[in-house]
Amino acid sequence: MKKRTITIYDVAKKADVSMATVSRVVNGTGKVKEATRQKVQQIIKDMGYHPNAVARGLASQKTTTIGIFLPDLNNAYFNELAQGIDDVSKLYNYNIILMSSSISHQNEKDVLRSLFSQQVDGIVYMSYDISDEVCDLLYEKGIPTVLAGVVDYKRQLPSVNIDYKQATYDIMEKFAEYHDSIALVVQDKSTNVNRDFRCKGMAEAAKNHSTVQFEVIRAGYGYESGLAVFDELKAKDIQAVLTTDDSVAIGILNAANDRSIKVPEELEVMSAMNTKLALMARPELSSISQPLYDMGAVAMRMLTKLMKKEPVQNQQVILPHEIINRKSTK
Amino acid sequence: MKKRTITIYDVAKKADVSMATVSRVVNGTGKVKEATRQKVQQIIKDMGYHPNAVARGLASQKTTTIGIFLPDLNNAYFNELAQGIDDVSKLYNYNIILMSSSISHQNEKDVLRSLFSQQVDGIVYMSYDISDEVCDLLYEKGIPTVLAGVVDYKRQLPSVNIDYKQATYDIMEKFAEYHDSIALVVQDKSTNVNRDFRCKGMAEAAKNHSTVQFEVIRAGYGYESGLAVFDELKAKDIQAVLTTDDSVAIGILNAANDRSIKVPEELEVMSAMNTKLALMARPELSSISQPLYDMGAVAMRMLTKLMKKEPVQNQQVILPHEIINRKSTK
DNA sequence: TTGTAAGCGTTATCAG
DNA sequence: CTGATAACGCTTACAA
Repeated sequence: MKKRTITIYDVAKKADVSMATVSRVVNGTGKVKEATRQKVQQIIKDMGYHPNAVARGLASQKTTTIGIFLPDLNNAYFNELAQGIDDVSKLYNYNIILMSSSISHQNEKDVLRSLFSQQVDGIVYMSYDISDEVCDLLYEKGIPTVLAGVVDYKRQLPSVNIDYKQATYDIMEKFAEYHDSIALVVQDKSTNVNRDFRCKGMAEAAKNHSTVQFEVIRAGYGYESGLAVFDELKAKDIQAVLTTDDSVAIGILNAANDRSIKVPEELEVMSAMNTKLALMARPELSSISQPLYDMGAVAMRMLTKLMKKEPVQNQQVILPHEIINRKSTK
Repeated sequence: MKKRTITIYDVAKKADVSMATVSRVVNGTGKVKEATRQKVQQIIKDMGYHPNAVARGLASQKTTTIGIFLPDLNNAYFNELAQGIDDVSKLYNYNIILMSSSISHQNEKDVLRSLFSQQVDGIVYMSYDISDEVCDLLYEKGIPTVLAGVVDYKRQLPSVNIDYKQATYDIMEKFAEYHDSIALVVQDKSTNVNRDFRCKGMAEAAKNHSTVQFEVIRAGYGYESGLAVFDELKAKDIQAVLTTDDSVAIGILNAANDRSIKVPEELEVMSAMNTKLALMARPELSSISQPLYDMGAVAMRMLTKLMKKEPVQNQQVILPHEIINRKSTK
């Protein structure tokens, strides 16, 4: 079978018009007489013509493709964000090129460059954190970019977040009312901007409660890390703990359960993501609710504006968060 | 800032060679004198030249991009598959275009066509099921395609799976030893090939145990559906249940727990996905272990061969499954 | 309203 | 080993 691809030229010839006209009806740009439009459309259907997005991208210098960058494909937090991005991108007919840095932690910059060479029209960048280098690269390149769930100190790049510092502060204040030994479990990576905000929130609360002991405990990512960090929690006699990651919290929950330590009576546990895992946990996990889906959706919507060079008033969007009290806190 | 893009032509001019030569050193194709190679490479670095993948795609008729099709971005099952695909695709330097059909359930075909027009070199198709129409479209188009976690009756498309029928049969046999009322919870969609295999597995087991009652119960997707289906289970006095989806199983687990029904003493629960959720559940969820990551990885590896037109001996790969007995079964 | 033709940035086929 | 030059399939001024 000689599946020679059907080009715009084939359609033009058959319809006895020029390529330009076919292009016009396909894209709905410019004036075309209704009769010709109909004829061309019919022929397009008959021949089963589908425009070649690659050629189009080259000619128009637009790919209607956005790159989405995330560290991990198999992670409830990023998945919910991605879902929001995906749904909105569909609305605007953008395609998505996925770039995960999972294997290549060291070379995020290379991953980004590969995104550039794919000529994406825009980028949504998600991560646990963002390095200044990456920020600079993104910024210099001049491709519209929105950060989702990360902020950069320099505040140069548009971003969508919640107020991590305030959220942490609120929880810590609440914990401090009833306990005198409180922990914040953070992920252990060299530079983590959100983590810094969280620590600041805690520090601020600490100022108000000189008799209370506040601990920052570093853990890895994921469920296993939660399991692992539990002993440290007990050794330090922690009575209430706030984690970033839901999986980590569930690890703590389960470790407690396995050792017959009552949650929330003996240990209060709260997380800061509120992915759908929180509901599946037993006891149900209390959580700072980050509106992840919305954050993704808002980020993508902002990106579309940026790509169309529409003015965007507020480029540092802070979405409201909530404290969801379920069964893992009193 | 006039960020005019640097082309191969710019490099050629500066290096005082032809575009062809630059192209050769960039792609490592053909012979180039070591001296010129070095010079060109230096200039490439100096100018910060990066090849334009779109132009390259048009010229070479290859995009080194594969499309991955999945119904839902925020789903542990597909995410683990996708992770396997992603990691292997990195190894082979393929980029990934993601197409989820989440919003547009009705028009999977349109989604696929949009993948075609992106000129992807290959496709990995994942889904709860696959319709004959989609199969045909994929087949006719002639783009190398591998199904992951789905099989099509016609057996025309390469695929990677486990033996769903056998797995179900094994569980059912085991359940039938101790119980006289057993359920298989399946997802309710009009055509679901894997479901059919599962039902067949059950039917086969049923033949061996005339005194045992086997029920097929239809539920929706996700955690909530598990919660919801619990009452039906109790109404029918089910003593052991096998679900497809982990989330559904966890819903059942939690519903049982919330009503003080002991698992596994009063109800045995097993799922058929073994995503990482299984470990987080309490009691830990017993499960048929589908090697999801491996399935994704194998599918992607097979796809690379198909794309290179290398012969692939077995195009219907069945990976081994295991029964993982945790705390939700006796 | 429609057609012509010049790109878009590469690759690839020939000659040299 | 290297250089012209014709594709690749489409968009987009510019003409008509």
